[in-house]
Amino acid sequence: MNEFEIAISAKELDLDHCVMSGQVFRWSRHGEGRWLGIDGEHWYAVEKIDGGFAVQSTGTEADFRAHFRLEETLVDVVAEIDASLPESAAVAASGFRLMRPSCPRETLFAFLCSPNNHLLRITSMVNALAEFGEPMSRGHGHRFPSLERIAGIEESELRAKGFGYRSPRIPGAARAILERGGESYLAELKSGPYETAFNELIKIDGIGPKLSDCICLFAFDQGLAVPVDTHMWQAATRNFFPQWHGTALTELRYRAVGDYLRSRLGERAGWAHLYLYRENQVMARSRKYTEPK
DNA sequence: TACGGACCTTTC
DNA sequence: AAAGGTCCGT
Repeated sequence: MNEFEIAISAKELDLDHCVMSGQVFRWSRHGEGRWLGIDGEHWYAVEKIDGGFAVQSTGTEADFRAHFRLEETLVDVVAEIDASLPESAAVAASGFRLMRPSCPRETLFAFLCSPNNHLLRITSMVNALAEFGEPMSRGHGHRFPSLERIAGIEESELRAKGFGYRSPRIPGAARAILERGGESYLAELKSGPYETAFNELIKIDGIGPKLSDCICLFAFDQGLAVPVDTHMWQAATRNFFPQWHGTALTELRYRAVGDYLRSRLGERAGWAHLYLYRENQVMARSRKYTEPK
């Protein structure tokens, strides 16, 4: 086990904000200023201290820094996106991070729990799935189960655990990935081009464009991926595509939003997703305040 | 192609 | 009712 301290201000790293933002689902807060998180092979026990965080972990400081992408911040990126957007300064300084989970399999199956669902239930479902894996040291949760293990889970067992109509998709996706080469297939997608990974993932039953882009962005670290969810769509139509305000998000429009941000930002397009997602939260809050029904 | 509806269940 | 969608019908 390693112990290290990260010297960083709250404006640069807001842990609550990061770990409850729906990018990763295996972190939880234990009282004021204490968190426990699992990512891939490692767990992290984190405590807020003066001027930063104290961390105990099976991983290294480099692992922690990579997970929270501490090498760049929203402040670096926001000017490129559009410094004139509403709330851009507040969003940039909010300590929000583009997370970088280390295990593609874990991320893929976490997002398979996410469609038409809310954060609290997604988290509880991901944790329930993780319980099929091997326990980690010190009783800190479980390593995410292998593809073989997931493939062997009965649909009825997941139904009983409350996974609903997502139940068949989970062992189904594991079998589909195993047929294509398993972990090495995922590793190939990660090291290959964005378009290939996107097009491969949407072949899997239960993975559409949005999940495919989430997996490309977070699990494969593909900055070209722009997941367009309901919040992103609201922000995009408000800021960039006013003619589509209030219309349904069709496949063509999904493509247009991503292409627009990719053409402006290249590999930073994925950051724009995070920024706009956050911007819509901030705007939604102020709309509630200024326009009560 | 684009639109509507169903889908499991929980949480607000 | 709505939730960080996807799939399957027209």
